[in-house]
Amino acid sequence: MKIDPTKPADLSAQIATAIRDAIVGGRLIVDQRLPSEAELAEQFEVSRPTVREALKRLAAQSLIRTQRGATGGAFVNRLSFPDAYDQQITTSTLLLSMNAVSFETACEARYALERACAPLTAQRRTADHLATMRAEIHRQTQPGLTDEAFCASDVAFHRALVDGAGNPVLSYQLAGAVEAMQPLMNMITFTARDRARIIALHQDIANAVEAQDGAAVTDGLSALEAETQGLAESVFAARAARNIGKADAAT
Amino acid sequence: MKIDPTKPADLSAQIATAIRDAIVGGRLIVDQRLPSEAELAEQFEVSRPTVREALKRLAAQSLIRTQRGATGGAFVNRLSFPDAYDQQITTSTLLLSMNAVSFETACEARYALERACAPLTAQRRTADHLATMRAEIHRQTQPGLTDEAFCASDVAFHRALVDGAGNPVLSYQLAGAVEAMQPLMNMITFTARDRARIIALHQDIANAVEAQDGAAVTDGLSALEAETQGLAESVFAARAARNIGKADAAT
DNA sequence: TGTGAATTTAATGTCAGACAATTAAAGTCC
DNA sequence: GGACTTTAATTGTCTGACATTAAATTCACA
Repeated sequence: MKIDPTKPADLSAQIATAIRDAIVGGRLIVDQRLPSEAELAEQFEVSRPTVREALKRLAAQSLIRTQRGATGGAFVNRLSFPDAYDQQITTSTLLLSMNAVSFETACEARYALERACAPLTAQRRTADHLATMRAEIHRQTQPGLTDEAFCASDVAFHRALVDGAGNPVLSYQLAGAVEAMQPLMNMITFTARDRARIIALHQDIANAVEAQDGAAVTDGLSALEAETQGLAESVFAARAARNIGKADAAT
Repeated sequence: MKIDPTKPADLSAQIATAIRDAIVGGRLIVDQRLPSEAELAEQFEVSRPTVREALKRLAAQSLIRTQRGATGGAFVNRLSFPDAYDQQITTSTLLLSMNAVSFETACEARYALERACAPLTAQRRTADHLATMRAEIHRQTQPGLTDEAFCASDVAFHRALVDGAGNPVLSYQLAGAVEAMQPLMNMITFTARDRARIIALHQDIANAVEAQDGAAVTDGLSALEAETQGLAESVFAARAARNIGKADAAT
């Protein structure tokens, strides 16, 4: 593993890349201990702070973990599914919030992906998944629930649906799509009538999952998507009208 | 923004978290400049190297970028789609390679997600996407193509299919699922007959996309999934048999 | 007055050396 | 043999300095 001290990028970035490549390429395997910071500094011919910056970069991506003490050091970390979920969710959330992605586009992507799970969920869902879905529906009927809590329950319902497919890779991929929608959903105010319609659709979906009818689950999701898109459209239209009114009043 | 110097985690991790929360929570907006390292060190009451480690953690996640020079400093970075793609792909690849995810599970997830794009792609694909798909099919027919190049072309074909849906969020979500499969696919040796069957299925799919027949695209993907799963099964069975033979010879 | 080169300045990048904190293992005493 | 102490290795943090970069400013000169 060598680096080029003359060329463009920071030394710490080069070192981080070199070690990352070694991990991705399998030359460093899970739980293997890296050389100590002092040894790495010697190998790469840089100072220890520079090595440390490189290691922190890798730690931020959960590629390594560090332990203090006599037998401590940096170890190649097994990227766990929960870690990957978290990264996926932060990245997706930031991507949507920083790039002016329209509600419509995000919503379309989310429901398209969820429909991908429908047949598998219908086939494999356990009693547990079904119970979670029913419980969340019940929570959504509670009066006095804030919009935010309603959205959170909505996310939990959909995650149960996705997890029902019994494919961890699928669950991981969808974590971002489902959770990243929550900030966007939180911008919407749900009237009691809106909630009733959504809950009814959730019930349809839960029934279809219970009956293991994949096509019905897909249809239910499509209906829910249409409902959500319509709701968002009217909310944003009303908001735009109000802003125009304000602008007029200001002149 | 404050940190607790007595509590468990590293100071640099705490500082990174504090700044990350400020970004995710919208208190720091895109392109805004953070205080200089010296100022941050003073604010958090730590030394500059500690602040630097925190900033490197954030830089590793593309949350900030740094510039040198008089007007330099750390700036909140707009997370671009390409950056998000890259992170997504690395995370997915590592997740699969480090967690003994079966070929079957990964493959199932990938094709389920791709089928989610099928209706949208059929509806919206441009001539460009179609041309890319045809070109990759043609490349796959070239004799003397290595297995790796064949897989790479396969990935390019599928990415064109996904991008054809015209939804950047969907493309981003699927980047991981499609690309992360490549190392797994590379473990397979494709005979000429295998390739011929796959190319024929690719052609079916391209035709269905051209005809804008979403159902046919879905069916084509399902057929391709079955073909791939069958192929993998036989390859792995043969490999297992060979290993048993070796083990017997060793005793 | 305008323009281009030289200087200044403010910031990050890097280094060296030191000390503190932590932890496991080796050693020691009863 | 077990509990306690010591030791050694390693990461975490600090201080202070210098190098490098790039924009802003100054200033000479046409």
